[in-house]
Amino acid sequence: MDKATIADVLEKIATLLELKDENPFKIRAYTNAARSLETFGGNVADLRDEETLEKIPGIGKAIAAKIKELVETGSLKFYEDLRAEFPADILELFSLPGLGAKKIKALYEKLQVSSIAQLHEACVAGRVAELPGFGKTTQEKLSRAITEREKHAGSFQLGAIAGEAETLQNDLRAHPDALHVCIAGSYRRRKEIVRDLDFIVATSAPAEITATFVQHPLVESIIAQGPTKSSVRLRSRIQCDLRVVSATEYPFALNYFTGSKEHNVVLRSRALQRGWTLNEYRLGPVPAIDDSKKKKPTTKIPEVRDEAELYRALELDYIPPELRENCGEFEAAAAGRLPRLIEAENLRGTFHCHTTASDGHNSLEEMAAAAQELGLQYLGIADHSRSSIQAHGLDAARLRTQIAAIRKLNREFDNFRLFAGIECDILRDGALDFDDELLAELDYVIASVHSVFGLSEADMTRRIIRAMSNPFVTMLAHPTGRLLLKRDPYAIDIPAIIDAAAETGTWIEINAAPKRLDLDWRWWPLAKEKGVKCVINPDAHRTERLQELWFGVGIARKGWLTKADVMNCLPLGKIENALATKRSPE
DNA sequence: GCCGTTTTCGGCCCGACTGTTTTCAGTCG
Repeated sequence: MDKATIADVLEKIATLLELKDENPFKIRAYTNAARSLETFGGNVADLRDEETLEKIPGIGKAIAAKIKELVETGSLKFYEDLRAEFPADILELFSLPGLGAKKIKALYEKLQVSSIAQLHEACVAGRVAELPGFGKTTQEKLSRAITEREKHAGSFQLGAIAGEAETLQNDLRAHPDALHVCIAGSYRRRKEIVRDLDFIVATSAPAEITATFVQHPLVESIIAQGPTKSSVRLRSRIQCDLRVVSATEYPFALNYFTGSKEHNVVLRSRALQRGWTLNEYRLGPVPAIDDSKKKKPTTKIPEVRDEAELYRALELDYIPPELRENCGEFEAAAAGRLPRLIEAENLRGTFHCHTTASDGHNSLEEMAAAAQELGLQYLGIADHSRSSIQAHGLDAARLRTQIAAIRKLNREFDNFRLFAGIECDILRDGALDFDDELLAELDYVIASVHSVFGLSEADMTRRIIRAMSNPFVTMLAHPTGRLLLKRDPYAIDIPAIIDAAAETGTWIEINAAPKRLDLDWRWWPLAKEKGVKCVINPDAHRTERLQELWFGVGIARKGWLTKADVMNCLPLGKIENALATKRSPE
């Protein structure tokens, strides 16, 4: 049983408790615990130990005992009992916008509706509109939502909507009435999956900004439109919200809508501790309450003109948006220990890309030219190895031809260099696709799994660790094999992989392709702690995809990484030594 | 159910929009 499964059970418990109209704070405790567990860096084996569990923030005695039971027995009586009280499909109703626990309860108790299919029938029959608290409009909205849902899942890869997001942002910024424009939300926090886009605009002409927004050519339909908030659906089908605020409100709105929710909760509590109340518009005094014991000492409310001043007011260093997940950023910011995160400009080169020799779309020359145009000092070419038949992988002879071509091309460059590498398949048993003699001719080797995804966790972990133990393997690519929203990661013990990387000196990749973003940001604080080095690679199959490095930098920042943690921040003069280190340790 | 720089009890973030309501509940972020 993995952490994701356990977190999922906790989430479901929270939802079921909501249906039972339980204490909302109890419900939130389960939600918090689930989130906290997802970002917990340790081993699943640790979850058997209640003491370790209780050290995870948001997990106390009661939930620790439940997790222990779940890990040890594979099931949880409390959860099973809860589930038995409701029909199995009822939870899927929560995925419909406009439906929450109260309405679902009403639908279930009055109409015996407990699945999306049944709800659809009830809508068609007109029975939903007759319920108290519902109406014709609600019924039609639900009907539409059900049809919508079949068309799209409502989740998007960051890279899939970045183009639309940036276009809309630029167009709003060009508006003469727009004082400040920023995309907040999970997009600003660089989450790998976003569900919507949140635009914050500071203006003294809200109506004009709103009109520009809802009439933008990228807008497919308008969902809601009010004086301060509007929602639209863009052509990509993503929902996009606009908040218009005044210039003085802007830093508060930007901060609030950047989230995360968990981050906001802590921030607001910090404000309360100081006798202030924080909302999306201002920092204000806590309203007077008759109950005298609730009175809090109010100190002077500081002036806040930007986000940095807001954090300063709460005695915190400025927390970059990528870190706002309530995963330790408050402790670090209070103690002045926040890392100086890597910036896109720090990258000096990159290693994982393909050419027409395997399944890429551009030649060596074209890829080299594109890398130079991006200002990189070096580019590593790593086409597929022979076992990747589907990708037209190189055999030994073709690889040697490519190495020679790279060496020859290098004589033509000033202040730029191509490195000869390979993306070498890790075979079923952990052996590599080429023998050491051939690997030794290369400047570096990327090892990765492209086949036999179905091994047990133990076998897959052993397989990859064996590959990493080869001194010619420089880095491990896309360690979990996940394809976001398409294919789950294969079963693998990431902490064990991290330990092996630390021991063997193997770098681990952040694959910057938006469909992968693998290794996930949640693992990097642990990897960093163990001394594992990161390398950000675009896995580009055509020249323009080199720019996806930008997404990789976002993930690295989210993983608390600095320039010193990422190998391809080294300049050309130093990277060669670094590449040689593992194969010929001094 | 969790948590503690005032707390082991009594808090736990807060406002906008919608729709169904004649003053507010539910949902959402």
